[in-house]
Amino acid sequence: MSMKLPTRAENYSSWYNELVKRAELAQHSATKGSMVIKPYGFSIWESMQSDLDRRFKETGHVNAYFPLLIPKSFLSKEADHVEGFAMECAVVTHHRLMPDPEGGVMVDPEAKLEEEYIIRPTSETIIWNTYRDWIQSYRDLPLLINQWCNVMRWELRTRLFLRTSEFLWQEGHTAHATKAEAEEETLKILDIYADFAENFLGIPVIKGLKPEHEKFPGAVDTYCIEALMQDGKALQAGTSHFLGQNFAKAFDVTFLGKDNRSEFVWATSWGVSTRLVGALIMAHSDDSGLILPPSVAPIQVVIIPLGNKPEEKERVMNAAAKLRLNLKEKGIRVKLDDDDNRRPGWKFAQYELQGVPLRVVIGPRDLDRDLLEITRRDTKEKSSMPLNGAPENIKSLLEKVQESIYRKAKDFRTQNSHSADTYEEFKQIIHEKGGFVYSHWDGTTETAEKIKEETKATIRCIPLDDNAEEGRCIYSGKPSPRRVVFAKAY
RNA sequence: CGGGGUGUAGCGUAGUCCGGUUAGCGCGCCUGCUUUGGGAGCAGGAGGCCGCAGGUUCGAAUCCUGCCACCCCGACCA
Repeated sequence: MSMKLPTRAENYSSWYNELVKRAELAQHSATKGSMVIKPYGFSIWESMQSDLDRRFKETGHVNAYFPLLIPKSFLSKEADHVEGFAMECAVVTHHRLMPDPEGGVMVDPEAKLEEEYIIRPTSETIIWNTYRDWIQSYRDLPLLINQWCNVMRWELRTRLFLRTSEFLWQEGHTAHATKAEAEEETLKILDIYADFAENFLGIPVIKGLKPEHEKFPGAVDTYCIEALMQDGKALQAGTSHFLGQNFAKAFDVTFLGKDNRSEFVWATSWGVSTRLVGALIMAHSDDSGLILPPSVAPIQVVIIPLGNKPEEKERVMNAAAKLRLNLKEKGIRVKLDDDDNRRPGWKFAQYELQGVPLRVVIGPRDLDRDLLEITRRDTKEKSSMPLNGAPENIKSLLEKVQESIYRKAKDFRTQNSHSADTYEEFKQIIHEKGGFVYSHWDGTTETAEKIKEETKATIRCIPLDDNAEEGRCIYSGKPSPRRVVFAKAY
């Protein structure tokens, strides 16, 4: 077996693909453009799910579930929404198969549906069609609902985790009595996403507003968090939309206010997907595999016992089992790998590939001196630690690792963020260095599209918490109120 | 949908130009022994409609025709 991954520098994209495969995260599936998420990859997603779910619930949201299939007519009710999604919808046209005279099965032509269903690319339409019945009075508001589910978008070109035709996500859909309240919700969720990305995933993000031409179809405002990958390309890691009254009007969702007047409901929707697993891989990993921040790592500490002679083995196993128990009591996710079929070297390499933050080795040699050997995945730094007090020390080392993975990603982003004041300079940075480029833009879609055509760079967002500084558009020379963030993107 | 490429064992591939022994190799898998502090060594073994269909030929992985699938680069996108 060729043990080495291709390096990031050689070929970023095959490095990424190999990593997904070797770390046992996912593989291509028999269904075009979809993927099989393997148990290890799924456990990373579950870890994200549970932290996000907690955050949603702490802010008053509840979970519900809406159908996979959406009557075709629902999609045509919001004009922008149709235009945005029509091209990538899978359509259900029949409800039955029959034996094929030539062998196998065929679609039964008799079973053609009167109205086709589409497989949800997102659930705004079916949810707002339902909300019409749920909302009568201001007392029914706000309605704060989230759904964990799969969606399907028939993409032309797919990549594992980053863009598969079927993907898992959460989509929140809220209804409010006032515009201000809905806008506040939109930003509240954006903050949750940003905090989650930075503190849980260790990925620094820029919070911002999408320009007009990059908005979600049907939204009034689309906010996003943008992350930078190690190859200098940007990745949209989450979105939160203020939908105004667009969907309420399309689905006729009104409520009676205290003043006994009927008004359309104000809405938001927001989501993050399994794409975050891809972001996690591309933000932190190195040439020997995944690097997972302890908070998200399904296994935070792996213990590998050494020693093959029977009398040594028992001694080592006792110490290892005791440590495992002590770590578990401290709430640490720990795995003791005592599999005799795999040799230690193989295990070391495999857990490195899978990004387990800390590896503890217990062998007769160290045990004689009441020591264990501990190795950090992020720095590969190896050290000896007294067995006595190890659980406390390991716990604080995990915190250190979490912090240092984030800091490293943040330093990388700082080093790969530039300002450009002329178009020449802009093109040069985009072409030669990549990364985020802060430049002035005249606010028009035409200019953004010209720049995209000529350089492949798009406006990732208009940052929220940046200092506004006036200037002139690098392309048109027209006045600009602030710099925006450009980058090549996934 | 445009441009390029590839289909040979679970995975990765040689062979295809120029048709000719029983289709070769690495990894993985199975059995046994020795090993075990950084992806073990030796010995033995299992596993192939050479993408599919047709054609040319004494003979096809190899040549011809048609089809299918997948990958990469664009356009579209969480």
